[in-house]
Amino acid sequence: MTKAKPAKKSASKKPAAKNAVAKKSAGKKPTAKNAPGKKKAAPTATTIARPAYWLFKSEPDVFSFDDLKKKGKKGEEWDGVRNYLARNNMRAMELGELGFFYHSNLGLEVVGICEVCKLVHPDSTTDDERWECVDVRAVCELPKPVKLTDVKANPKLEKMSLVTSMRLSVQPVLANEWEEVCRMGGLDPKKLRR
DNA sequence: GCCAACGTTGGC
DNA sequence: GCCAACGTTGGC
Repeated sequence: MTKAKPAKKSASKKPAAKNAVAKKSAGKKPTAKNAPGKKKAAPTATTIARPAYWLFKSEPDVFSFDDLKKKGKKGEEWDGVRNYLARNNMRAMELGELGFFYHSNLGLEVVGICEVCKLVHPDSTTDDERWECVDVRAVCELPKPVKLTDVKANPKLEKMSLVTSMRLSVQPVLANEWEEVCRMGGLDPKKLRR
């Protein structure tokens, strides 16, 4: 199942030889708060507040939240991502972290909550070593889907990646944004944490 | 179907 | 290493 369209094309296009690029982008993650005197520097994910929240985009006619629900506990590989930022976000994910499931193109709304159920691993849809992905499984639907227009209309969400980086297919979500979107969707975020 | 935003590529 | 050309995403 390929969640992201760009997938196949870019994959076949590139000779596998350039994981140098991947390594580089991976290594440059620790930009922000890695002040000199700081104690432990985690190998990859660095200084993200935990738990972190995420947002996964999918075109519902390709792979919808219902499709994910049908995969059950085992979930599904979030393959097909061919963008370094999106991949780096997946590298930063930890087991059990939650994410929104957003329907792009057709729904234009956040429809559900999913959970990281397998840490980052090679994307099975390509042998290009640069591309990795996590597995996710459905947690629950939002009682009331949250439309993109509602997100954009909410001043509390003006910094949300969904608004500012529309084209990023796997995005980080801040805790306050997470709570706000849950609230808008009719979900009590406190009831989600297991 | 259009087009703005933006990531990637490739020439220099 | 810069930057213009190109290709793709994704809302409208």
